[in-house]
Amino acid sequence: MLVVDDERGLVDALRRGLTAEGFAVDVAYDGAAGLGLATDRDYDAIVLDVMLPRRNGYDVVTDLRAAGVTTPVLLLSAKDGEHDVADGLDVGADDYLTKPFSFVVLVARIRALLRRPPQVRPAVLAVGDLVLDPAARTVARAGEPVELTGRELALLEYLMRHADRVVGKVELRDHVWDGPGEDGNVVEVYVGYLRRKLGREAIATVRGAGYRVAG
Amino acid sequence: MLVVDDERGLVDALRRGLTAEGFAVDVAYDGAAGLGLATDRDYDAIVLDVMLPRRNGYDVVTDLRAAGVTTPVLLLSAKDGEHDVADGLDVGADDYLTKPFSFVVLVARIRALLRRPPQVRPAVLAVGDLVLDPAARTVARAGEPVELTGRELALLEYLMRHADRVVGKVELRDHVWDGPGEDGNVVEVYVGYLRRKLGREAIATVRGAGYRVAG
DNA sequence: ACCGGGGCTGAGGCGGCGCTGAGAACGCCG
DNA sequence: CGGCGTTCTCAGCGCCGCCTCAGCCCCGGT
Repeated sequence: MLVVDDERGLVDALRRGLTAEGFAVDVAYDGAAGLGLATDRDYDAIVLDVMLPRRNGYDVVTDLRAAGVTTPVLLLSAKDGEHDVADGLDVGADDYLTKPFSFVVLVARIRALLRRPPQVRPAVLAVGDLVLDPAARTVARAGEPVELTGRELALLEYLMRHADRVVGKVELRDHVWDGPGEDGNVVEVYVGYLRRKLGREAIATVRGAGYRVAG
Repeated sequence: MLVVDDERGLVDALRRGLTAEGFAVDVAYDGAAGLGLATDRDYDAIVLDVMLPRRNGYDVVTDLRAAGVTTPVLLLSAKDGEHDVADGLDVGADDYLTKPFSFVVLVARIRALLRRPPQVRPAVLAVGDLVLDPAARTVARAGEPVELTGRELALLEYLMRHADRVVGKVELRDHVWDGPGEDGNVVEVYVGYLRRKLGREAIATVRGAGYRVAG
């Protein structure tokens, strides 16, 4: 794994500790060097400080995700304001730990990250010319921003998360609405709403089976 | 998603807040009920308190993982000892948040969990220059996409699953249509439809025996 | 070459799926 | 309390996909 931090003492302690835990550790002491290594080599996980010389941690994560690198990233920071944490996660980091932290907890969180299926998704969903940002709750079609209501957004997000697959109406009811509930044609109505705002071709109907958004 | 906690006030606040964020929320007030729901239904994520009546959070996660349920779990607890956190993560939870917590951070962490890919898609059927994707319900001939109706697709799928073999009409009636049913020439009609869309050579006739699609 | 039967195809009816417009319930804000 | 936006129900309807039927074609056997 890769550890990026500018406090030499901390880095040394982490390297020794993580090595003892059985990890192979590379280190970098600033953002640019860390970004270079992370892009170059294929790590299993990255521990990344936020306050860094030459590109801060947020920038590094943003650039990594933009470059298609999906390696799990654990951010490390002294800043524990709720928006610091939320911003860090929303740019594409997978976990956030505030200094000072317990080494035991760090290792447990790293193990949790490594358990996850290898491919981690980018922070923003993109399918065809549709772009949806779950954190900002915004949607754009072919670069043009589109205003959606909450339910419309939830429906579109689920469809995009399962793009290139037919999604049944019952499945949509279960995940986008509450429980297996009543009958009715809510799903069809909301697909109609989305089509009016996004264009008819955005969502394909598969008669007798459900709907599909394709790349 | 599913929220499991025994403090009614907190649960209500979470349900309202998460619903406003566009999630569909189920709730349970004790461990056994939560485990039941989580096993039964297919949630996108679970928020789970550790201190619960009737099975604590650790037990619930352990049982879920043992049952093969891989839904992401975020543990919630007032206990912030380093070993509490590490234990929670090590039994299979994906994240751990200590009370009191910021709602903004909770939502950001949930979104980070949801970035996990939903599940791996098994495979597509390929015979000759025909490609059929059962999940997407799409068919392509020589790279060109072809639109098929439900019955046409079911018929083609059965033929492709038994490629390089002669498949009798009665067998097709039994498997693609319901029961041994009536007489008539449905099969021949639908083979005709397929040939019109895929090209005459796609399906060969074996006079007196049935049909065959070959590699 | 003739004839029988299995296979193909065009036309058509029917049932129901899915789309739409209108409007009722609800919460939020001023 | 009244307006607005969002969510959801309901009923109507168009059209698509499913299947039947009848006639023709073509293959194969004698």
